[in-house]
Amino acid sequence: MSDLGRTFTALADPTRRRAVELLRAGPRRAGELAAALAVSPPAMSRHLRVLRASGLVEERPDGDDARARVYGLRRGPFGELRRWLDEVEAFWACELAAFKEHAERTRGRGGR
Amino acid sequence: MSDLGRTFTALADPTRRRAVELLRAGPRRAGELAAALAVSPPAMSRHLRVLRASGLVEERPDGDDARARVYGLRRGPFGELRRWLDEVEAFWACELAAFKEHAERTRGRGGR
DNA sequence: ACGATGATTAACGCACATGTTAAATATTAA
DNA sequence: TTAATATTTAACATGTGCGTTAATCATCGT
Repeated sequence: MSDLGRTFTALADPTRRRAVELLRAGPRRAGELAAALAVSPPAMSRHLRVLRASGLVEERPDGDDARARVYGLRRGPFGELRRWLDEVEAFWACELAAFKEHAERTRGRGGR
Repeated sequence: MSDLGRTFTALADPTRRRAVELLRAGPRRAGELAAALAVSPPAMSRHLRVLRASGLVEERPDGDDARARVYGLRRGPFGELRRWLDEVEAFWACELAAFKEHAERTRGRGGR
């Protein structure tokens, strides 16, 4: 699966989207996220695995406690998402051209 | 499901993403899309239903032939997607603030 | 009217994703 | 060492998504 595909898939799940929104306020531990999102720790663990695989979040050590790890947002995939969106939205920058293309394509079929 | 959820879900599928990319060049009929994407007409029909439900595309009449309908991109959902992305990416605009928040949160636990 | 064309719906199978509980792993603290 | 805490993995049930083929529906052309 492509990077972009992984990103969209990760963000298609509402729980994972809420996790991302929570992480905007700063890194959080897995347990904190599970509690905040009202899902069981195993479920949260799997969501975090998906988010990590997509690169949207990364695991970082947190303080001296070797148990303590936090998850934080990574910028890259969001940038890639934005670039894709920019490309698609460029469509409307040349809507007239697209219309003309369509008119040409349907020439002879009685296009409106 | 939320509008944003429908949008992400729709774009999580590679075939539907390719359909959107194709439609950047202008409206296309269902059969043309099916052929271009190498999927069966029924599969294409279902993908188009999902895309329509998300508002990413709309069905329009095409010419005088009452059979002929084309699918074209709609701007709205892409804009909503962009707004969500803007909000999330605002995270990096105040990264220092987020770091301070985290340091505060872990105060007394020996944060790095 | 009749056959051809384009598209959707129906029915089915398969794979994958999500959630749960219980067990395992790792690390800290007493 | 032993108990407690944080997280992940295992095992399982459930639901949903995607693809196919066959059938149905609508419309055009002869």
